[in-house]
Amino acid sequence: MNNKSTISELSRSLITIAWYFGPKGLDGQCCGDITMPEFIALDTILNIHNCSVHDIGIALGFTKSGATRIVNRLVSKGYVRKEASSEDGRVCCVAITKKGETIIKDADSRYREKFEQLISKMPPNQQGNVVTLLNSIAQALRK
Amino acid sequence: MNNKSTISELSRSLITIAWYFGPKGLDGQCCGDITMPEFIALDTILNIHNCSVHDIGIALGFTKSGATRIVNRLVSKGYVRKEASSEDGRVCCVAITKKGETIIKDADSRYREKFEQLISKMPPNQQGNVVTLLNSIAQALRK
DNA sequence: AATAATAGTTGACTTAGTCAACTATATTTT
DNA sequence: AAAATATAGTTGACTAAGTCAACTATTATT
Repeated sequence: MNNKSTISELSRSLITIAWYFGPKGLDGQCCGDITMPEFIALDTILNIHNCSVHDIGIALGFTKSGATRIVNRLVSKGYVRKEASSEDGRVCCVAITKKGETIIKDADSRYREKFEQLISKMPPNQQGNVVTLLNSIAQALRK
Repeated sequence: MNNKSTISELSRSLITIAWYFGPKGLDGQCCGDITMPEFIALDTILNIHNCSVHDIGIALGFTKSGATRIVNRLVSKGYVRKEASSEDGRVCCVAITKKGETIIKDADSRYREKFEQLISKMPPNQQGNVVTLLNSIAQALRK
């Protein structure tokens, strides 16, 4: 560490965490053959009833064409299917398939495993709060 | 929240945080005109004495050609310059410019500002530990 | 001196997003 | 009820940013 650095430890920590658990993290093996945005899309589908393509775009901060494309990728991988909404003819509902549920369970356990490894490297007196705190950070971010 | 979900709250929190502070986060405005990997590259340069293109590749988990390209982008934006190493003729040292130092200071303060906003949305009794804990998570990740 | 290893670059390619123009349906206004 | 507007989604053309493989140049090993 040299002191020419102009970045605060806080920013550096945030970036380290974001990078590690983010798209390029987990040795590129975060989620089997799905990318991180695809993972988030699947999560969105699980959490929104009759999730539309539009909803996915919002969750990811993508344009609507970007949303269309990510959904189409998930369809071609067999993780979701599209169905016309019965309530609104414009809307395309996206539903997860069995295969999609499997892959997401898989990704989840990989995340948890990586997290265990992380925890084990932290000072024992700090290990207790980590999960609670991460959850409450995430909750604050969603507000 | 519906209970069809198969993703644990922990994984979801990690993803939320990674996505928010990651490449697409901070409203796409995380770092002025630099991307997140570019930010990490700059940070790497600040922290490694006589930083090579190779070092940057390692820090980012990119191939060497990817490293070349990210450095070239930073050069063309005026944030770094390349200089031949005096010790090893194969090595290309990457040094930050004044303009590079400015942009990184800028990005840093944007991160801190966003973090302040985050903190203010968290329950007061949890606010105290956050910074310490994030730092120690990042530290564990770097091990 | 020959061989192997390392650092970096480049061309061809792929992936994953954007924008703008488009279709189809639903909602609002007059 | 008709016209105008808004919303949902798709598509073609494009761009950004990475990979791989082949290459050059230098250094280290045998």
